[in-house]
Amino acid sequence: MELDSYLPYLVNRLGQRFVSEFTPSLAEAGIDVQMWRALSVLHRHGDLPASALSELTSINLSTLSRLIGRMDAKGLVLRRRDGADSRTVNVRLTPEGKRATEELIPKAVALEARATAGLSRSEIETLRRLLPRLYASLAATGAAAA
Amino acid sequence: MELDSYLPYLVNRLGQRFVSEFTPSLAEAGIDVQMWRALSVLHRHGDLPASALSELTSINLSTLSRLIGRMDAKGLVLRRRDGADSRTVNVRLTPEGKRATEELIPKAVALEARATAGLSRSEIETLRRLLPRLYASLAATGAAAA
DNA sequence: CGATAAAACTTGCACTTGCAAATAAAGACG
DNA sequence: CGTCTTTATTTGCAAGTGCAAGTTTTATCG
Repeated sequence: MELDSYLPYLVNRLGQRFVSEFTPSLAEAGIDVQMWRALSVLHRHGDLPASALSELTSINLSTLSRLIGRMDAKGLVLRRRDGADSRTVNVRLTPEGKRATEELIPKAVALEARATAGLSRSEIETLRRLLPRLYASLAATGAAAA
Repeated sequence: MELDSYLPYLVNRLGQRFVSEFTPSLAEAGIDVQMWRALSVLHRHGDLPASALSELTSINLSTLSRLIGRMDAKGLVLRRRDGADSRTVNVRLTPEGKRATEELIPKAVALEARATAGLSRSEIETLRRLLPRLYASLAATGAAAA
């Protein structure tokens, strides 16, 4: 195995770098990476049950449960039991949470731009297209794909 | 920002997936993901100072310091002060650590194969080529690039 | 040389994390 | 309807994590 061309290594290393580069911007807004993940997914998808949010963010459900508690305490999200099925907890962005998210989006875009500065338009598109295919391939064949 | 085509999101999501898919194999060997990261880098690069290992694994140095302690206790690595500069701690794979790593490599390779099952040879090569360029681009322009 | 700064870890502390067990609210079934 | 399961989330607990501060060794400089 050539580590330097091993995709899981390359992917995780890059992901970690994205995180550490973005952390200062997040810190200014007083939020951490996990909160940002939840916020951006909620901003994209609207209200979501905790389980769906867990799925979309890849944050462990028990971890997420406590994260939602912290975000709720900070006024970023609202957590309430679903009317029809009260086992389900619905999570919704507060106006404050929406504002915080939208304030960060330009910085997030800038980060991506910085990372892709040396690539052509088509190379970038290739990445956008291929990465989800890897993800889907794992999800489809995974042990976790109960 | 379209989250579904936002590269930091796609990359981190995939990375997380790689981790969760590989965790069971690691568990069999009694090691965790962070240990695996350290082991695979040491296997590739040979003995390394803690700081270099931190850099190559993207594991925070203080976290790594304690991780090395745990790995040492498990007999996977040897930690000893450098002869020439005794501030430096050199980390080396023990035979046992090497064995454990090599036992896991086929499973790591299989994981990558599973992820790339639907891609052509050239698409895979494209990924191997592009991901390091993003990483380098961030490293070059980064705030962390002191 | 001796004081001062820099480098390379290590550790105290407060907080986060994930697993497994516990709760709580639907469903399924005889 | 009352039990037995399943689903959705929460919590106890035992680790793991990162920041800031501390320790030990090397460099730098006058």
